[in-house]
Amino acid sequence: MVDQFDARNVNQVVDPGKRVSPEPPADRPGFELPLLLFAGFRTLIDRLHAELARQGHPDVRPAHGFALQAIAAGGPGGATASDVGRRLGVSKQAAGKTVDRLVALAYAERADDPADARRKLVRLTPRGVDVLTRSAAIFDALRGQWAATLGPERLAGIEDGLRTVVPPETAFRLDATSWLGAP
Amino acid sequence: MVDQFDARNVNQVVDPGKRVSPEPPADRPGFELPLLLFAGFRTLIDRLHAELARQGHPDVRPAHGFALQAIAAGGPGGATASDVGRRLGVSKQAAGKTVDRLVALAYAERADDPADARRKLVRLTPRGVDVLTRSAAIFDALRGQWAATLGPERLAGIEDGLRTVVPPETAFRLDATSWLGAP
DNA sequence: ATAGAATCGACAACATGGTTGACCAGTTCG
DNA sequence: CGAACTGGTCAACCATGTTGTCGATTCTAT
Repeated sequence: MVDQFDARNVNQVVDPGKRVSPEPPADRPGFELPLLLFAGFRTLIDRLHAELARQGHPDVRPAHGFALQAIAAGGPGGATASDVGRRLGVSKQAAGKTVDRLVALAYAERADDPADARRKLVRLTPRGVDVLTRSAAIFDALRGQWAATLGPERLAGIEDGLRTVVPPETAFRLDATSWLGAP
Repeated sequence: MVDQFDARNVNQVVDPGKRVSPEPPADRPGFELPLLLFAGFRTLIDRLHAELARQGHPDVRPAHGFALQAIAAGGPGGATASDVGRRLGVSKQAAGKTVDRLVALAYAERADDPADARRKLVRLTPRGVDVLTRSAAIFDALRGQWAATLGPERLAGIEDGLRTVVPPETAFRLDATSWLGAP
């Protein structure tokens, strides 16, 4: 994540003499941008989960959603805990604990892999599929609300802008929890 | 956070018959929007902390940054742990622990309040001020990079768009960590 | 003035979700 | 076949949150 940062630009802006931005930072302080992005993200996620709770899924948490996606990404055969861990960018042990939790909540189930006795395949239960299906519908509805407020073009402009400025691998990495944590 | 969600829109979009969005959701799946917002946020935060580490602050974490802001928001006299907790939207106990951490890292210090023997004022150390100053400069530089890539107008459009779609109180709430956690 | 209510900080117990390290059981490969 | 890798699990630990309790202090209202 460090690789794309150009330290020269930092010095250029810290030193008011030579500035990279065509617009003075004082005009729009840079610290607002991450706050707005996070507020937007959190607004969507909070509303998603409020609505999921209303639709019969009061116990699913944002972290679970990411994990469910990672399990579903393993295909119909299921995924192993190690797979999930790799997909989420966490250790296999942490992934195992999260899967335990999802199994306890009846969103996933474990089965032995007939082809490899080491592996335990994790699959979504119908309830797990249901929460993902509902999530997709709710996200579509929320996006529809934003489109109604902003206009479809402005919203598409936000999405396109973010797509161009975010490293593509980063865009769909599912590790939402770990980045705040330890070194 | 639930209050602003209009459940009718959800049903309208779930039911393909009556749709609120002028654009079919299938065109732009709604689930990408939160992912893009989060990816943008994380990109900025990751680069900020990579650069802070390079500039002599390798131990500060995103959560600490929010707490430092909350302390600084208390004004020059300092803030109490309970203040910080309220500002961050967490319990006073949790805020106290975070303050402990910042004190251990030499970013903050505690002092008795001469006017109220119950209170312990938390103030930033010069090191704490330094990390906030550098953070502001780095955020300005990062915003400058985005402005250079997108063009200033498109970036301003993203910011303005998010501002209109995000509930204003939500925009600058500093509680970044708790929303993922427990019920 | 004083009794009762509210607030602050601290301690304890616990949940969650992350980390390492170690280890065993299987599988794969030279 | 044996070495090396891989998957899952156990154990210890850390960071952050949560409740609940409590003593000390301050505020408030009679």
